[in-house]
Amino acid sequence: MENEEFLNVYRHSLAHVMAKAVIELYGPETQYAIGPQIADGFYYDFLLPEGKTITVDDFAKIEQKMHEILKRKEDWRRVEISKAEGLKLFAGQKFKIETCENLADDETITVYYTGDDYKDLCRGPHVANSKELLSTAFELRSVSGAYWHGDEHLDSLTRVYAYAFPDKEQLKAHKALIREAMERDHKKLGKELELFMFDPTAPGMPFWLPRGWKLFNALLAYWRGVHEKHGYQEISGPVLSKKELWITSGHWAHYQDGMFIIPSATEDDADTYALKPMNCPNAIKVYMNKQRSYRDLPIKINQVDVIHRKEKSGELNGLFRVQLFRQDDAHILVTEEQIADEINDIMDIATEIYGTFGLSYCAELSTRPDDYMGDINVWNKAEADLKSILESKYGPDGYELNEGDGAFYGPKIDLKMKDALGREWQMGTIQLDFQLPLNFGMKYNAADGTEKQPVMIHRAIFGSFERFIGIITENFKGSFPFWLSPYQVGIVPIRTEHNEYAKKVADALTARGVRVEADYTDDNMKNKIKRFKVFHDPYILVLGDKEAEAGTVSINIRGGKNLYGVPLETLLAFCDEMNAGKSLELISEMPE
RNA sequence: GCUGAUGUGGCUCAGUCGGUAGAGCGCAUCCUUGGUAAGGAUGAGGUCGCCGGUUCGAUUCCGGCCAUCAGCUCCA
Repeated sequence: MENEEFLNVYRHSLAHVMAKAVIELYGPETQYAIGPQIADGFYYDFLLPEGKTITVDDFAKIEQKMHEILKRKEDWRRVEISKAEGLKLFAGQKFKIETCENLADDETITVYYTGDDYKDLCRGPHVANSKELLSTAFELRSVSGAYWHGDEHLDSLTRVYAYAFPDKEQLKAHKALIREAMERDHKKLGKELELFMFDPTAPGMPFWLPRGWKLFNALLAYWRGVHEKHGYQEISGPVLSKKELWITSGHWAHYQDGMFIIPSATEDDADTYALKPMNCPNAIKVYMNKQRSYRDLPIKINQVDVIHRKEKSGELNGLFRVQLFRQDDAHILVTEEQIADEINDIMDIATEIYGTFGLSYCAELSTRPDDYMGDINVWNKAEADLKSILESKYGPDGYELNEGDGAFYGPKIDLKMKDALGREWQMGTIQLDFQLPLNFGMKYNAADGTEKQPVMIHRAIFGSFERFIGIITENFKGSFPFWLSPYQVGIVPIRTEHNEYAKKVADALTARGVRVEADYTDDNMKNKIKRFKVFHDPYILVLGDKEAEAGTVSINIRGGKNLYGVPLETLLAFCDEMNAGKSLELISEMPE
C-alpha cells in the first residue's frame, strides 16, 4: 500500500521538514510544538519569535526552503534517550520540555534527527533519508491560530497547514475536489437559488427569502406530520422572559455569555429580560400549567420558536452557525421507567427522518462527567439503557463513546453529519436531564399516591432547521427532491398566446397542492427555461400549440431528459406520487 | 476571542505602482414571436464596506471598526 505508507510516514516526515524550514527562516528562538499528519496533508504549530508572523505571502518562501532542505538529501536518525536527556536536549523549547515532563521518569523517549541540526520529539516512523520525499507534492494551504492543547487559556500558536500527496497529479486531483466542494457550499447555493440572505445589521440572523421560506415550510410540514404520528403536541411560547426565569433554570449562572440580554429601562433589575437561547423553560411552564398524573406520561411537547444565541465573533458560518434559529425541539417528560422506551421511539423518528433525506450520520454517546449531579443509580441505569439501544441499532462498534463528556445534568446521544468540506456538525441530540425538573420543582402524581419528579428528555432531530437546510443544500447540491423544492414546477408558455392554457395547467397543479411558478412574459422560450433551470426547478413544463390542443404537457425534467405529450392527469399523478412518497428521485418515465 | 484572508454597480469579477473606475451576466426600452440552458440593438446603474490619518489630492498607503470566509476554541 504505497498510499497508506505515504499517509503515515511521508506526511508526517514533511511536517518535520516544514518545521525545520520555518526554524531556518524565522530563527532558532522559534518554538515548535506539534505537527501531525491529517486527512489531506499535515500541519505544524509554532510560537514565532516576538513580532514575527507568517502570512500567505510567506508561503512561497517556506515551500522553497522545504524543497531546498529535501535536496540536501539528509539522513534521518532515530535515537532513544531517557527523560533526563530529553529535558537537556530540548532546553529552550518549552513545548518539547513540557511534553517530556509529562512522561514517566523511566520512559524512553524517541527523537528523530533530520540532518544534524533539526531534532524532534516523535514516535515516528519516518523516512530514512530526505530524498524519499523528493517526488512528493505538497503545497502550503493556510495559516491560522490554534491553542496549545486546544485550550484557549494556553499559548496561542501559529498553525501552518499544507496539502501533501504522493505526486503532483494526486495533489491536483485533490484541489479539484476541494473546488467542487466549494461549488456546492450552501452559502453560495443559497444566494444563487435565492433561499436566504444576511445583513450586517443582524449578524448571523438569516433572512429567509420567498423561495427559501417555501422550502422551510415544506420541511416544517413534513416534520409536523411525523411528530403528530408519534404523539407529540406542539406549543409556542414567549421569546423574551424575565431574568428571574433564567436564574431558576440556571442559564443566568451558566449561559449568560450566550444570551442577548435586554437591560431594565428603570432602576428595577427585575425588569431585566433576556431572549431565550433554548425552549426548555417554556415547555416546563406548560407542563406545570396543570396537575400531572403518571397516567399522562410521557408528555411530549415540541416547539419551533425562534431562539437567539450570542456567539463569539469568528464563530458564525452561513446557516451552520447562526445567532437566530429554530430548533426542531421537543421536551419529553417521562418516569424513570419510561426512559428506554422513549429513547427508542426518538431513535425511530431519527431513522425515519434521516432516511427520507438519504443522509448518513454517526452517533456518539457521552457519559457521566466527574461533576455529575443527581442519583448515581439513575445515571447508571440511564447510561445502560442508552448503550443497549445504540448497540442494538448500530452494533457494538457502530457508534462512538465519549466517556465522561456528558452534561452535568445527564448523559446524551449526539447525531453528527458532514458538510461538503467534510466538516462534522452536530445535528440531532438526545439529552437526559435530571436537573431542570428539580430546579423548577416539576412533579407528577404517582400510582402509589406520592408526588414524584419526572425526567426530562431534550431532543432535536434536525438540530436546527437552519443547520439542517444548510446540510441538505450541500448534500443535494441545490437540487432538492420534488417534495422539498421551493417551486416544484416551472411553466413556460412558448408564446403569450399560450398563456391561457398555461394558466389552466398552473391552476390544476395549484389545486393539487403543487408549488408552481409560471413565466407569462413575452420573452423567448429559451430564456424562460433557462431562468427556471438556474433555480433547479425539478419539472419545467413547456406549453405550445401541440400541448394546448391535446390537453397535454411537455416536461423538461431536471437532469436533462424530456417527456413529450404527457396528459395533464398523468402529470398530476406524478406530482401526487412524489409528494406523498417523499421520493428522492424524480419520476422520469411514462407509466407502463 | 485568537491567526490569516477578503469586502469595487443587483450578481460574478477585473483594475487603478495615489489624479474619484471597467467587463460579463442581470435590469430598462425597442426590434425579434421563438419547440427545450443564454436572439439583436440601445441605455440606465457605483461617494470602490464604514470612520479617521498621511497627502495638493485616497477606492488605492497607514490605523481603527464592521461584515464575511478558512482554521482554532465553542456549539444546534
